Amino acid sequence: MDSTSEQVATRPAGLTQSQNARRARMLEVTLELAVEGGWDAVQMREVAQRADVALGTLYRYFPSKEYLLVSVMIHDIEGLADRLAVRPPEGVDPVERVVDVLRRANRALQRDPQVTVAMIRALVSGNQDIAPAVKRTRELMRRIISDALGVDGTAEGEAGERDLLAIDLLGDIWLAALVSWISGVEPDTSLVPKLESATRMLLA
Amino acid sequence: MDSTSEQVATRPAGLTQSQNARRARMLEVTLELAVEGGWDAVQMREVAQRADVALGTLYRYFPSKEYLLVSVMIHDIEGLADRLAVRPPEGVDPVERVVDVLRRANRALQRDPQVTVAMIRALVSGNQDIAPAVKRTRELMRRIISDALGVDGTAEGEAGERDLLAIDLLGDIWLAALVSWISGVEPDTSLVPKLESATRMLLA
DNA sequence: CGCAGAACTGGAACAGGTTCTCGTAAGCTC
DNA sequence: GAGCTTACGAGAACCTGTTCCAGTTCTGCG
Repeated sequence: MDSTSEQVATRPAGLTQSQNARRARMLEVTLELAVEGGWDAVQMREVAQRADVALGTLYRYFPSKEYLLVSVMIHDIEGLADRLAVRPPEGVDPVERVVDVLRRANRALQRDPQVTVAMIRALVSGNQDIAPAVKRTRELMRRIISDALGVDGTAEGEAGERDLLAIDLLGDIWLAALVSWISGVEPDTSLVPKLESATRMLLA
Repeated sequence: MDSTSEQVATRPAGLTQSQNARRARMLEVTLELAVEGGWDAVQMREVAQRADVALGTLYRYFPSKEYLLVSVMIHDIEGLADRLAVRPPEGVDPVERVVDVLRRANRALQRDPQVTVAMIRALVSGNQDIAPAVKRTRELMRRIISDALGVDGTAEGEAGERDLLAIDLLGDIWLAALVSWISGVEPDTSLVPKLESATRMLLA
């Protein structure tokens, strides 16, 4: 076996594989801890210990607790987006499809409230160094909505412009509703209904 | 009695009065520190020291750093609401008035970016024990908008219902835009334009 | 007065995120 | 293989929000 060619073929990363494994382990453990006890239970020392890495290594991969949690969130939402792509939202009416997809997304988010709270908290922490990750998250939220609406490449002109704004605003409302929820200002039950009426109003 | 005026400026005034003074001092110093260096500069020990109170006392009045900053925010927004009430927004068109008021509110918020960032950060921190304060803030934001719209006691029926939802959503969008801003996802310049188009879309 | 209890002070102590140091192992280049 | 560079491990150290404690002052009341 010419192992050299394999390594070169893949990448100059003889350890990239073990690094990927390390990274995956850290994310996995983070989720695990978040499931067990939410934001407070995700403690950097504990994450490092359970993932079998040194604290310094954890910080090399994820420069802050917020970054770590947002990374988990991105991984999560990507999975969600994939599932939604596989089984596209039901309904002939675009508005109904959006409502449906938001309902499903929120059901997924609320399956494990503590985890979602921790992730949202990290997302809106205002931590500057996670700006790219935050941007990515917002994009994913937008894409989930726009896919459901069905605003693909079809030239739309003026109407497309308006739809884009509506999608953007829906993403904002979604985020604000999540923030209200994690702040204890509104119960989780008010989230979906609000998003539904918002969708109808914006896309009418 | 002359009492040769002690160097201690604090006078043995009445109870509630001295407590009010203490509280005001703490809030004042908090704002001062936030102006100087934003979130990071607002350090509990420093606040206590500058306000001439013990750390424990600071915590008796404000059970957390977030609570402290949100308290400053409420004080701030109340002032803003008062100023807006004195000089009502211009324009005959309700939509124009809302746009105008949002513009002015944001100008006030962005006069001292560091302070606003610190306050918003506290607002969306997800800290459970500030839920009432957060609720208050959201209410104030809503009221600012609805006052500008002019949806007072006049019976409106169906239309009123719709307006209330629109106001609520505008508040959400406002908050989400602020969050995007403090996260470094969007520049401060995109805030007002977005709110303007959102207003027009929701109140059209 | 005189006292019980609440409020305040000064400061130590605790907790968890973040940084730093140092020694070691693993690659990469020559 | 020898040396240089980078990654990693182990753990101490640091910083700041938060709690706790012993002692003191203030306030209202009998």
